[in-house]
Amino acid sequence: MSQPSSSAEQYDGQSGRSRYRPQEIEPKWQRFWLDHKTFKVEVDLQKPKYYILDMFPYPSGTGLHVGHPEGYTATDIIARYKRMRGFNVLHPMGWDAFGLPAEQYAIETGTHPRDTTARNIGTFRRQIQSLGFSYDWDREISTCNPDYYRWTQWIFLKLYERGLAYMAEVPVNWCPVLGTVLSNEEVIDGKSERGGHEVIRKPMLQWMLRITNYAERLLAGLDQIDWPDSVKEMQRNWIGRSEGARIRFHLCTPEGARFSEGDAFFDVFTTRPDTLFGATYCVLAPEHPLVDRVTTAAQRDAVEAYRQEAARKSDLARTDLVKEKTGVDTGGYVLNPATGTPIPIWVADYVLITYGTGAIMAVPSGDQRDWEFARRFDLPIIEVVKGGDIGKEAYVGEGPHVNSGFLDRLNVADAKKKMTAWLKEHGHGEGTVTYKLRDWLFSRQRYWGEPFPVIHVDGQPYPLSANDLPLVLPEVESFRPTGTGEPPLAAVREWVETVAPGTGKPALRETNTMPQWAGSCWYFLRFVDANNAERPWDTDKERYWMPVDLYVGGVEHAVLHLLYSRFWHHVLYDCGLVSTPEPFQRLVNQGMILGFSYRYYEDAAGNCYSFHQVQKIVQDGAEEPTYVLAARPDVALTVRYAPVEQVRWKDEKPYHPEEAELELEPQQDKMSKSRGNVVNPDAVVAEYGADALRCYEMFMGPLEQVKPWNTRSVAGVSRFLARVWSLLIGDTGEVRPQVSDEPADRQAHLTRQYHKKIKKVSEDLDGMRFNTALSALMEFVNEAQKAERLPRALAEGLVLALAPFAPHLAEELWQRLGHADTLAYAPWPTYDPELVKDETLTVAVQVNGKLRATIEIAAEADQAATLAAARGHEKVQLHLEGKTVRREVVIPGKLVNFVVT
RNA sequence: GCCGGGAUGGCGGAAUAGGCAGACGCAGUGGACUCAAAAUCCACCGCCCCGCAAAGGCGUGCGAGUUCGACUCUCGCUCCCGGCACCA
Repeated sequence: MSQPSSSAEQYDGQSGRSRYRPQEIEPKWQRFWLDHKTFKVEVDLQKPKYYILDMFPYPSGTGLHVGHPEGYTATDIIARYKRMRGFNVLHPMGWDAFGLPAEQYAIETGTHPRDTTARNIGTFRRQIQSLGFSYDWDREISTCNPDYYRWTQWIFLKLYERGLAYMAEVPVNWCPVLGTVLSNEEVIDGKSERGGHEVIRKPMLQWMLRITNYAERLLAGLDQIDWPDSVKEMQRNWIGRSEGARIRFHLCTPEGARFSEGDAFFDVFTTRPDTLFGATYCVLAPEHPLVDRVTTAAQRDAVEAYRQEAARKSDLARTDLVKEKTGVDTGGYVLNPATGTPIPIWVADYVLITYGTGAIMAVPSGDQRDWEFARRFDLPIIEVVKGGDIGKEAYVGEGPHVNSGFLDRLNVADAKKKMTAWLKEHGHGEGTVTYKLRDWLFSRQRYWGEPFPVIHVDGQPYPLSANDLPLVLPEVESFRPTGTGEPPLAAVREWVETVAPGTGKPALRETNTMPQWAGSCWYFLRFVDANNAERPWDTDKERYWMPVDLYVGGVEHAVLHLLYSRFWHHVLYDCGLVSTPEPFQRLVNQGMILGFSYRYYEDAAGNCYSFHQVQKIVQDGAEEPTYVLAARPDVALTVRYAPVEQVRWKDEKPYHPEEAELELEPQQDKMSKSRGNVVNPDAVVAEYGADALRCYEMFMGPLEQVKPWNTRSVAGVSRFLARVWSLLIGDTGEVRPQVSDEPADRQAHLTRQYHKKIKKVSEDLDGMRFNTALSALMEFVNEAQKAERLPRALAEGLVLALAPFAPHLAEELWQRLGHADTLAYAPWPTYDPELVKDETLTVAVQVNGKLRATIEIAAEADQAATLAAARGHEKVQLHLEGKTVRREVVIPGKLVNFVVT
């Protein structure tokens, strides 16, 4: 590998001085890395592998913001570090390219989503490459490419074969304005996540994936992986396992005579079967199929009215935060299997049709919701566990059972066991487990997604053969949904109408497409063998590279993407197609980068006010506060933002760009266009360079932490890089004479510092503590600047240690130091443990726990010598004078404490 | 309401097997270089008391506790951020 020349381009003709010029060296090295495919990898059984992955970006039209490079820089640093440590590093990048925004843009402008997406990918790629990330670009993939989605369809067929994909008529979130069905995740407060349009519920025949079959394994798998506890906890909550019992209740007359029909019953799920003796009524969800059956003629109108109201309420989602329970008596009765007495059946919307069986047994003494409901409607409350005051609230704690027949005097755990056994024995029910997790609605009424490899013959779905893949998206006249709920693909008759292979019967193609999650559920597998035209991936390559050793991305994917892709991976594992059940061994979430925004307020007439004049009003239950003029609370105000680059500064305070006296209120907010606080990485690169941006993003604070962007601090990091440059390179562009070829003096202060800092940087990189690693490098550079000579070995070690953080600068310096090869695979600098130890130690001397002096002692000084030195210090003597020493605490090499009275 | 995370100078943050709080950087102040400015370099930079300094006192959200010693451990609060919200 030969390198481009480092010539006079660095030489500043005007001042005659060579300076650190990132704008010149960065494109040079980026070109070099691409031209030489420096980061291309293949399977190498001689080397340990390391698979390091960034979460798949969606290439939006707005390009990168400074949040993207945070995670990408972290992974790039680890990738470069691991290469220097001798690992074979797989570090790929690609595009989650299907998705609604390109389709929305197509509807508005007629531009094909393919073209929009290609353009956006171009922008993303250019921006990412301008930051010097060490991706293997030969593995770049895009989910909207038929060579890729062919295999997404292939995996769908695997799911179908295993009975994990099925069609069901389900009420879906239908958004008339977008003309599409949205997933629950895309609906926020009853409005579409994108655009804020109204969403209503509408039944539709949909593809579903049976993720619930894997609930138990998805839960168990969490124990095997190294993820943040908070993310594991979120997944556990999302899966929502609860253990209890299914209990059968038989319909009966008000007098308790059991109906004879075989289907005159419903099941409830309860986690507290031990409280069955306290069940004084049952509640059905409004949507429960048995509601009509149990409702008496007298109650029919009331029940029907309530059901309609409840249906409307769910359309408005949960904006109605009324805490008070509502419900209606159906007039029907069931037998309590434990007591044999009839209890009434009610309908109430606090029971959810989507959880458990959609019906509950209500135990007002043991469940606060049931208690509130019973109080409201004057239903009986019977104590079954002693210990609380059921006149005031439900008691959920531990205690002996009472009023419970054969359970009396038992504790909760034993009573649960005994009741569960009793239920089974008498045919009233059995122990069971329920999950909150629902099956995954996998259809979208959109154009820009993977077509399902399915045809319908006589109303029955049939999968295509794997040989017929990819089933390519046809061209359409219009991207607009048909408006009836039928997807755009339904309009392409010549594509939709086909014949069944074999029988030749007329058939219709499936016109739904897959959701965006589909492509991102397995992309990490395609990366191991991205260009394989025969198979989705080669199993030997999969076995070598998988699992992903380090996966970095935003916490917003904590549940959905990470749960869905784990689900697919478990299925592929069961198919024998992958070698590990879990795809991502270690997960790290980077914290969001906030931007400073500058607020002021405006009234309806267009008058502007500073935050000093404004009062904030937070109403109970309201999500957003409202603002009024402090002097005139009847004047409602709207929040406005001054764009960050237009803010004027006066005496350290921000002011409005036009209104001279209008002081702005600085706030840290999530970056967004509307707040005018978005920082574009292109601008930062243009001014300070990619290395400075990378280093700043790492220097801001711990990776996982939320932190505010401060452009002024970028300049500080940029100065550090310039100091490294001028430490090694003189005015002429040549290596400074101070960088001497004589071997480093082992005893020299600078040598010892060097070994300490290399140790610190190595350990911090292992622990992904990038901010403190950079601090250590800065400290070394500060020391080296003071020294008269810098031995070459130390200079080279510094360059290598800096390389993962500021690779362009490091490559340039490495070249000028006389190396012909890239430093990407140079061995990571080592340290000598002997030189890391201090010769003398600074020991703190305390009297009664207060610091009074510090003393320098030899590293090998024993306890007695330390104590003597401490006593000898004049300040210490001053504080010991006239006192009795009760105790002497000596922590070797650290501290001495005299306890005196 | 529940679950998870957090609170340290003017700002971002350092410091955990309990042992010198404020590393490193930003901002600020003073100085050097310069005709001047920028850049660069040097010094100072938690708060209070104080003419200055020394000496002293106070300081890691609040209140207790354990300990010779607590940013760090225990208990009880407050506030902030993220997630889920009638999950039987």
